[in-house]
Amino acid sequence: MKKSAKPGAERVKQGSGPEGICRELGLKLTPQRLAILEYLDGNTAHPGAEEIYEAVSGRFPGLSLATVYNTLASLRDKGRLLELAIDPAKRRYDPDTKPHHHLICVACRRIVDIEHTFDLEIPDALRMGFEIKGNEIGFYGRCPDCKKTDARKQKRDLRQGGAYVRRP
Amino acid sequence: MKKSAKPGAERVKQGSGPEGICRELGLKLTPQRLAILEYLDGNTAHPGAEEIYEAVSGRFPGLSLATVYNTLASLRDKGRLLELAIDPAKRRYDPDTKPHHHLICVACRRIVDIEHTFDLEIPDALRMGFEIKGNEIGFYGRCPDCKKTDARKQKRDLRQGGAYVRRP
DNA sequence: ATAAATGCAAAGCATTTGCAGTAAA
DNA sequence: TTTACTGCAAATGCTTTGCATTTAT
Repeated sequence: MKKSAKPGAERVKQGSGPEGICRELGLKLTPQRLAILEYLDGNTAHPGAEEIYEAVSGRFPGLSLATVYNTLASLRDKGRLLELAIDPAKRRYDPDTKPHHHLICVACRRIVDIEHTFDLEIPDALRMGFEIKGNEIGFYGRCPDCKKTDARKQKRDLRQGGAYVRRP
Repeated sequence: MKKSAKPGAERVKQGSGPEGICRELGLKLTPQRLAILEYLDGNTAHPGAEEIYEAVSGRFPGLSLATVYNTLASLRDKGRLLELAIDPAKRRYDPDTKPHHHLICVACRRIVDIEHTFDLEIPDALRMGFEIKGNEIGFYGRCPDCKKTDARKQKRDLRQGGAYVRRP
């Protein structure tokens, strides 16, 4: 296991690492929860519940899908996990809760993070009285792989300008 | 392929209006379809399938939910309707297919269009080799109504910075 | 001991699909 | 006629829930 809990040798940073996160959020340290958090830690694939379940089940047989959903809901409610609504087929999760944007491949649905801050000065006239707290940009296009592969199968593209227009 | 219907009588603007749209897309002019298109025409509420069904059923009893789904799928596949993946609970539809952005109320889920073009120069280093075709910005915050009403019930907010963090 | 978490199965919704009947072209 | 569309119901697929049992603290 990757659990080098050597006292003194490795300091548990506040809220860092599966255990730190559970303690910080007041959640019990169950092996299932820790395994899920470990899988999510640093994960940039924006996995769905099923994928998380499959992946964690490997190292942790007996895990229940319901537990995965329960855990994801807790983390999301505590603000420790972002639940993305980018994919209409299922919810995807992002452990990176810092504000950032996404590159979305319209062909294979791959989602890549963009850690960059854009200056989005929105004219007052367009705010419609809204009290804006944040923003998220989705850049739609084709990833390097799909750019080569499906050059002409564009009929299968999923999105265009931010919204689905076709389905596979 | 554009065939101008009856010249002289009533001028049907190309692709405008329920009938024009059906003809342009090569879809049969069924009363159900026309009723749905009429409801969608100019609609800025970003309704879901169920809402469309309820609304159109009023004027058109006997309409089937399946037909609504079928129609929405056709229009979406033909590029005449945008299928939004902003709301994790259900797909929402937007008849405005021109590139635009959205203001999303984290409290009541209201979605308002922003017809404005932002200059989103994305650094090459951040493109990750993607061939970007478009973008869509979601501005999250509180609409005028919710700003007054739920000032302190912030625990119920749905999103933050573009992704769900809590649920109702 | 107690409150919380797990697992399993049974719901719950939104969306899709199969098909026979129906209507548009 | 021919082909597409409609409607109903059954079927999916993702997510939630109820509840008895187990486990962390």
